[in-house]
Order: sequence, then C-alpha cells, then structure tokens
Amino acid sequence: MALRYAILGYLSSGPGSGYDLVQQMDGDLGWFWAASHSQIYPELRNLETAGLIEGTATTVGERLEKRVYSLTEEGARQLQAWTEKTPQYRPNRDAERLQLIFADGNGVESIRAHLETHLDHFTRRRAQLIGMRDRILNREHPRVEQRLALKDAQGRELSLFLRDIAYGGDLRRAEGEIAWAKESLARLDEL
Amino acid sequence: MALRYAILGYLSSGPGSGYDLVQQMDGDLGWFWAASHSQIYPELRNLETAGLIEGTATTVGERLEKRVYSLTEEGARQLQAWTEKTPQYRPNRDAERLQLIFADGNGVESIRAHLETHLDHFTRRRAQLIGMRDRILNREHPRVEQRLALKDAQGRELSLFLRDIAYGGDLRRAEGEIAWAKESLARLDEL
DNA sequence: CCGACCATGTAATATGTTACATGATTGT
DNA sequence: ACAATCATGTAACATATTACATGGTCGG
Repeated sequence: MALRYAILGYLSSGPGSGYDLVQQMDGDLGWFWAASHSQIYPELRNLETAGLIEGTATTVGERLEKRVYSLTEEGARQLQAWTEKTPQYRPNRDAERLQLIFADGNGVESIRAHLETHLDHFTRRRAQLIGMRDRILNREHPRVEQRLALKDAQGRELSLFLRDIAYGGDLRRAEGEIAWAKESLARLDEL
Repeated sequence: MALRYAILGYLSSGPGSGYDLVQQMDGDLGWFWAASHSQIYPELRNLETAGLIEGTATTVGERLEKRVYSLTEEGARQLQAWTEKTPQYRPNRDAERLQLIFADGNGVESIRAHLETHLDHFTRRRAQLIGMRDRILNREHPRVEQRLALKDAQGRELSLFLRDIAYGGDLRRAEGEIAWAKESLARLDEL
C-alpha cells in the first residue's frame, strides 16, 4: 500500500514522470520508501486506471516518449486520508542483528568487521541525511520549494517542520547506530 | 534468504518444532526476524530437502503429530558462513515518516495523534526489549541457557555479549524514537 | 464438555528484487 | 563517435500477508 502513497505524495508537490520518481526513490524519498523502476512504472498505470493520477504523453526532443502524471482530486483526497490514519508498524526484520546473535561461533575479528561495516554504513547515511535536511531547511531543495509555493505561510511552516522532524528522526537513528557500534567495538576489545 | 537463517539460528540452540518457531517469530517480542506460520512450515520442508535440517516425527498425546527438527552439520556450516558475511542493508522503508512528510495538509491534531502513537509503540517495544535482555543476562532465558550449555566459558561470554549488544542496539533505537517523539510533540505545541 | 492452546498445512494475493530488453538524447 | 543519462517497459523469481482449513490436547 505504501508505494502507492509514496507516489501520490511525490506528485502532490507537482506533476512528474515515472523517471522523476525513479530518481527520487534513489534520492530523498528513497530515505523513507525505496522502490525500483520495475515497481514504479506498473504502479503508475494502476494509479491512472484507478483515477488517482492522470498522465499526459509528451516528448523529449523528437521521438523520446515521456508520460507526465499529475494528481487528480480523488488522488489528493486519498493521499490525505492515508496520512491521517494511525501509523501501522510492520514486524521487525533486521538481518544484521540476527547475524550478530548467531555469530557466537565465529572469531572476534568477524564480529569486529561486522560492527565496522555497521559503523561505516550509518556514518554515510548520517552524512546524506544531514545534507538533505540542510538543503531543505536552507530552502535550496527545488522540489520542496515547489511544494511550499502551493501553500500559505502557515502551511509552509508546517511543511518545513514536518520535514525537519522526519529527517531529524532518521538522523537521530543513524547517530544512535553509530554510537552503538563504537561502544560495542570498545567493549569487544575489552573482552 | 534471512528467514532460512533465522530458522537455522534458532535450531542451532537445540532441536525444535515448527510450532516452537512460530511462537518465537510470530509474537515477536524482541526477536529480530518476524515470520508467520504460513512461511515457516514450507521453509522447514525446503530446509529439510536441502539437507540443512533433519526432522523426526513425534506425537503429543495419542495422535497429535509434531515434527521436531535439528540442524545437520551442513546446516551449521551454512549458518556460520552466513553470520561471517558482511551485512547487507536493505533499502529503507518507513511508512510512518512517509506519512508525516505528506501530512502538511492535515490539522495539527492528526500530527499530534501520529506522534503519540509513535511514542506509545516504541514505549511498549522498549519495555519488551528491556524484559528480554534482562531475562537473558540474568540467566533466566531457557532457550539461551540451552545454547550456552553447548559452549565453553569463552563461548558463553561471547554469546552473552552478543545478545547484550544486539538487544541493547534495538533498545537504544527505541529510546531514540521515544525521545524524538517527545521532542517533536513539544515543538509541535510551540508552533 | 468447552475454551485455550497445540500443531500443521494450503491458496490467493500482494509486494519486492533481479535480470532481460529497447531505444533516444545530450554533452564532449 | 561515444559515454552518460533519459525514458520505459516485461519476465521470472523470491518473499510476505491474509484467509481458509483441519484436527488434537489439556486443564478446569
């Protein structure tokens, strides 16, 4: 279900193509809901059939076809209805920690390597999240600016606040994972 | 792939039935890989066919059939090989934060409700994780005790250490989410 | 005897990943 | 000309969810 709303949400800032969505899912939207193009293109057609978005065929240059979609009123209504629902939390699936608890037959080096990969992973993530959040709050993010232009002063404030806390939440998580990995590495050395 | 190793990992502490696994992974109190019985039973048969586990038919009472599986040497080898691999991080999928960033057309009340649900969710999770970790470290967790009995003093220390950090990592995350939700609620009130 | 729990399965559907496939445009 | 990027699709497979389905055991 969430992919559908990720798409509707993206289009609620303005029209966009499937390719735009693919880019976005590798970029900032992808921090909250990742999807590959093989999921996105079929879902766009489903959404059009369901009347939640509308597509217009355009061309780039002479022959390259491109469909640009925009949200219908019904799409906007369903998106808003979804955001108002109380969040559903999916069951935990965390392969890294699963690996860890069954690594008690391994050498300490393999555990150290695991923790270092973890540290590295979340260090990169932290950097990306900081960059993303700063671009938004410094009003340098074109797509967010496009969204803000649709709103009044209060709406803009709320929009920026929500983006601040959402990215801030992920950022805090990354920082927690970094601190955890460092502590765990230190404790491992004392073992 | 991870389901397979969740099962092998569970069985690496000692034999168990599909139902035992369902209990472990379904209620999912502080477990790291959730799965339902409709995934578990077929996967057990796959693993048996692949020679990674072996099942014995037993009965409970007079007629109730039950299959108890144990790890084969090949299963143990493949489990260990998996735990030694560098962790792969799946793409982020976080419907709650997705909901948040598109909630800028909603009333502040709906956002407050969202954050309160979040707070509640991770408060419960924190309690479960603390309980689980304490039971393990106080040597009151039967399944872990069973596992420890298979190891020497050093192995036991490593085993407990890994469980401590793994549950501690999730616990830290829950605490981060709680702090985040509280701060965000406070900031929302000032808006 | 009845309700809670033990125990295992299948089917239909939904979601997500990887690979295969094609062709145009833009900048150097 | 060539590489990088734009742009869209399908197919096969793997994984996960929900519903349907059956029957036994144990304790009160």
